[in-house]
Amino acid sequence: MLKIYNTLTRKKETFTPRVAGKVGMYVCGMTVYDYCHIGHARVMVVFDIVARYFRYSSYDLTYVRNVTDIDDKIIQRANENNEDFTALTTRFIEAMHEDERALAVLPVDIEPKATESIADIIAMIEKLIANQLAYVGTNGDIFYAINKFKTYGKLSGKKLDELHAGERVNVDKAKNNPLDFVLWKMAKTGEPAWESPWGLGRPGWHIECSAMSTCCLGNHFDIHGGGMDLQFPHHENEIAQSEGATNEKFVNYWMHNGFVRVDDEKMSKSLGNFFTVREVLKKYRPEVIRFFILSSHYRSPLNYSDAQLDEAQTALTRIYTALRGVEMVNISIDVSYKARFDAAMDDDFNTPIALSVLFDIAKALNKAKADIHKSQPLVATLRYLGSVLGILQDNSDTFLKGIEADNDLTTEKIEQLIQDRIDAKKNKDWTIADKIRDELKEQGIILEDAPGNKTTWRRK
RNA sequence: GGCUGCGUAGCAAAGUGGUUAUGCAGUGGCCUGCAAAGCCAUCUACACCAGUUCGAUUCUGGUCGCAGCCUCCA
Repeated sequence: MLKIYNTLTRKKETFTPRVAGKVGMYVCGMTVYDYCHIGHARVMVVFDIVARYFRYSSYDLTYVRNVTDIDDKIIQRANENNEDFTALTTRFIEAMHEDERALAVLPVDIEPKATESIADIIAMIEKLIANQLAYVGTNGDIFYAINKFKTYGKLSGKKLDELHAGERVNVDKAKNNPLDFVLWKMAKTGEPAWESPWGLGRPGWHIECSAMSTCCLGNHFDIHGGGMDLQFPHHENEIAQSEGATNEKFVNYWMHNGFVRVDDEKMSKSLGNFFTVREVLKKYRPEVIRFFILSSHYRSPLNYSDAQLDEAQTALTRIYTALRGVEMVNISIDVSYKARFDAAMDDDFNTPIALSVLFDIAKALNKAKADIHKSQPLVATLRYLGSVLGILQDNSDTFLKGIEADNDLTTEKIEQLIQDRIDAKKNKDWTIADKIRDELKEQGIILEDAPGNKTTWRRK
């Protein structure tokens, strides 16, 4: 039975879908004005796992993740680049999809864009005005009157009188209450703008997600996810907007993933301590990044460092080493390992435990290698459960041998040297044999002898 | 200041009211021409102080430390 930690109640709750067998899930996506960093990769991978696990558990899932393709930063960046904002967003949406494909993140079912949802956004704002939850500010912008929404703060645990608005920023005088947030912004000259009953303008950030989620999944749906930092005010505001407009409950389960940190600080643009996905991919393989993300629980903080990535690489090497030489034929899996794996994933998607089950299988496989009847189900189980996490789908030799280095040490040459060494070994010329092995080791090639004058190799 | 959450062995990271997490690293052994890989065994833990309990790392309260949010952010 699947349990999910619900931010709304701060408890793990048994997951009960609104409609038996069906799940609607909305995740706040990226604002596309730059390349995705590892923090973004974490959201993508975490909710990719959630989606994969729902499907593996036979749910009919509709996974929606939006794209924010109009906002202050986008306009600013487009101006800096002296290009149309749509050219900018189109480019970065494509880059985002490239990163996702690289990380084996499966495509979402629906990817709504803010700029293509303007009519829905306007309709929702009109409902909020009709329900007397929104008003026109003195500058013409439309604001949400948060004190009119009785349960404001229920997600983040904040009370209105405890929120010190404007403590760190200047209070906007156009609002009735400093905490009110903008739904529709009047356009300044030269800014992208859309027609609305209130004049030319553009939507506020929060209303986009309310409109896009309810539009794709209905007024009331199962799961809404995103990064921890979106809890307040973004998701709080979404609740106020959606429930205020529809008079229905908005979301049953709120899921928030923890941050990626660098030296125990949040990875963010403003701190300048971020690493883009494509940057890290130059150094580490996609599967290693994925494994690194899965190695801690999705709600825990995840410290980014080369040492951590190196460990992920080593850990994966252990499993692929176990798989080496016993590639799979179609055979039934070992249900006891599957049961342990499922129990881990059912417990709020506990991927570290799920991975530990994979290590247990790898150990059993290492012991069972000589016996094909024992080893085959283990290989099948490892591959199958790995697929739920989006890992271990590579050919083990391909993974272990890695990418050919950018020097003259070709695969052919490596294999020639190995043959030379085998010949030397036959003559018991250990000096030559060891010399070849040492020299290859210096170039990152590890040789491993097997019985019968067979030698396998891998890249360190 | 308010609101969340965290503090686990050398490192990373789960979890539990009493019994092996797991991966890397270390130590001893097996295997090997020697290694590597693998297997077996093994050493390092639960921030601190009280309380509840037959028994707490696990529950409760407090102390200290850290992070996030309270402005845009995954």
